[in-house]
Parts: sequence; structure tokens; C-alpha cells
Amino acid sequence: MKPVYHHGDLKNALLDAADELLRNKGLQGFTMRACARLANVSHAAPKHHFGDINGLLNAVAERGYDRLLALLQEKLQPVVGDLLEEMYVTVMTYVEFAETYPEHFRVMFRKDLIVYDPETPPKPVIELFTELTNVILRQRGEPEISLGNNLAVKSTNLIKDILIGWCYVHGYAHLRLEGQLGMVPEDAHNTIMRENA
Amino acid sequence: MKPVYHHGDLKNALLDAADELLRNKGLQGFTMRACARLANVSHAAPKHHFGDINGLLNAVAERGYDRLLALLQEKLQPVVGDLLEEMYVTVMTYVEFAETYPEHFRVMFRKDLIVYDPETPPKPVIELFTELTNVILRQRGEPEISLGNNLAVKSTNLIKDILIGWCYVHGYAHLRLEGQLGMVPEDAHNTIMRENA
DNA sequence: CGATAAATCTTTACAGTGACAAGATGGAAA
DNA sequence: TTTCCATCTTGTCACTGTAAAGATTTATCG
Repeated sequence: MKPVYHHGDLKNALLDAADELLRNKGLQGFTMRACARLANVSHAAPKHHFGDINGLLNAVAERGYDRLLALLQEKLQPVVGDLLEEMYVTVMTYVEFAETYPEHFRVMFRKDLIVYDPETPPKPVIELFTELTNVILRQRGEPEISLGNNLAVKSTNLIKDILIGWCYVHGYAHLRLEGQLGMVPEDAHNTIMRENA
Repeated sequence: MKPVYHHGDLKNALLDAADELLRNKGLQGFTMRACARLANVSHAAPKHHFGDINGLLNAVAERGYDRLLALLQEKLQPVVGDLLEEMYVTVMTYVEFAETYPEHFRVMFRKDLIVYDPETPPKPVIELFTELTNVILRQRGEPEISLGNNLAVKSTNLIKDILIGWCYVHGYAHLRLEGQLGMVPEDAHNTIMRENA
């Protein structure tokens, strides 16, 4: 078969392949060569678009941030205004995402894999963080922040609220994802959320 | 050099090497062959003691649980009886461990790497979980559990307390470890712990 | 004590991987 | 049209995990 030298949109094709591979085979089975095979290109083709395997993972992770943000906005849209429900939905969506895309979730929070300058995070990260912060700001009845701002949060009280909320939810999502909450019944977390919201 | 066929205590020597390797080179640089090189044995030597690389990682993770338990007991010993301080020390030790042995912490909570039957966890896991549960039980003024019992927790209220405490701490430790809390000042977490203990 | 079995470690081998370098191709710019 | 350059391929290298077979020591048992 005659080799194809100009695919047209190989970058996105590789991203699709990488996405599928991460979901089906996990991080263990995630290799550059397997991605290339899935996209029907030679094993060295991804290099030109993503550099090394880490660059490829970074791109897949960005898709993850995007997906989480989209999921969050979708679930948040019907309940906007209802502060209690907003908080509940946000938490549940975070957990749901971790369960739906476990490998993406893992990769998204791997400092050794996903590297970016803390001063200038990629856009999807900024957008996601902004959305999450605004959920809390609405809870507090304070004006929301816009995307232009960097992620430096000034108010000490706000930081505490972010910490308390984010750490609990992330801890729950992560422990559940890693199979550490086998003895905890499904509804325990729900009732906690309902009571402490 | 004439090959040595009976090391005497190769299993522990390999564990020491694996431990050092994980601490210095991270999970990326953690290979069976590198462990073998560090222990001055052939690259296939670890197989007989640990099966595959996953078995080796499992053994290293068990050392991690042991170390966390030892650290916890060491820090807990001077403040036993002071309920507020007990809780504070427990939380801080969990976080300190994650920062001191980041790679171990990561591996210890990787379901895809560390696999064991949830019904019969390895002894270090049981011991650690028992210790953590007893810290909470003392907070609640209830009788502690002993090691014989399995990890099934009956009381719904106890489960909620475990969830609230563990998820927050684990989330904080994990997010901090993965560099997600850059904008959060060091003392924010401390004051939260002091206030909500 | 001596022979045989078992455990422990080495050597050899193989397919798969990430990374690099050099070559082939075709679209874009001049 | 010709040149240039981005894009993709091919070939190669050192390294990895795993398996199989061989070497050596220790343990077992008559």
C-alpha cells in the first residue's frame, strides 16, 4: 500500500486515537506506537505533532479538562440559581467524571506527567478552575471572577472555602476511584452532601 | 567475576534497592532491571521473589503502609489522650508522609498497580486502617477496634466521620502532592484544621 | 554418607517501546 | 517552475518485561 504523506488532520486523528486508547487500555497500554497504529500512521508520526509521549498525554489531559467543564456546565444549567442544588450537582459531577473517565482523571492529576508553568496554565485548566471558583463565590453571595484574571485568589476566607470543598470532593473521588472505599455504602457520601451543603 | 548463586537475603536486598529507586528516580525510572542492577544481581533475579514488576511494586507499597503507620504512631505517642491534638497530629502526619515519600504515596493508592482482594487486605493495610479508625473512635468516645476484625464498619455515623475526615485529608495531601494547590498559602490548611477539629 | 530433588540465580532470547536520524513526499511560497 | 519546508515514513538503537533453559548451591531422604 502506498504510504500517505499528508493526512490532512492527523493531529486530531491522533488525539482521538489517544483518547480511545487511554479509555480502553489504561495508562499501561497507552503507548505512542499504539496510538499511531490506531490512527493508521507510522510509529514516528506522532513525534512531529506532540514531541514525545508526554506531550501526547498533555494534549489528552487538556481534552479531559474540557470534558469535565462541559459536563459541569451541562449539569449546572438546569439548577442555576438554586444554591444548595448547585453545590450538590457540582460535587456529584466531579465524582461522576472520575468514575466515567478514570484514566483521564488519573492523568489529569499527575504532576510527573502533566507539566505546565503554574503562572500560565493551559486554557482548559483556567476555565475549569474559574467555573469551580464561581460556584463557591455564588454560595458566598460574592461577585464572580472572569476568565482574564489569573488564578491568584486574594481573600483568605475564600481560599478556606475552596480548600474545604475541593479537598473533600477530590479526596472522595480519588479514594473511590482507587478502590479504597469498598466498605463505604453508596449513599453515605450523598447524605453527607445533603446535610453539609 | 564468578557469579554468586546464593545471596542469602536477596529478597530484602531487592526491596531496599526498589525502595531507594522509587524515592530517587520515581515511578518512571522504576524498572525491574534497574532494581536488579542496584542489588548487583542479574536482571532476571527479581522474578523468582516477586514474579513480575507488579509484585515488586506491591511489596514496596506494603513497606509504605508500614512506614506511614510507624510515623503515625511515633507522632501520636506524645499526645495520646489529648483528643484535639491527636486529630491534628494524625492529619499532619498523613500530609507529611505524602510529601516525604511522594512516589510511595502515589503507588500506594494506584488500584491498577496495587491489587489485593478487598476481603483480605495485606496486614500493613489492616493495621494502618485500624489505627486511623481508632483515632476517630477515640474522638467519638467509643471503644476501639482490634486487629482481628475485618474492615467492615457497621455504624453509619462512624462511616460518615471516617469519610469526612479521610476524604478531606487525602484530598488535601493528594492535591498538594500533585502541585494543584500552588495558590493556597501554607497556613490555610493548618488554620482549617485548628478551627474544625 | 551419597544421591537426588528443590531452590536460587545466571544466561540467552524475543517482542515491544521511546527516541533519534535520515530519507521520501507533496503542498506552499517565491 | 523551482525551491523550500512541513509532514510523514523507514531504519536503527538502547532499553524494557518476560519467558525458557542452564548453572550452582542448599536441602532432603535413602
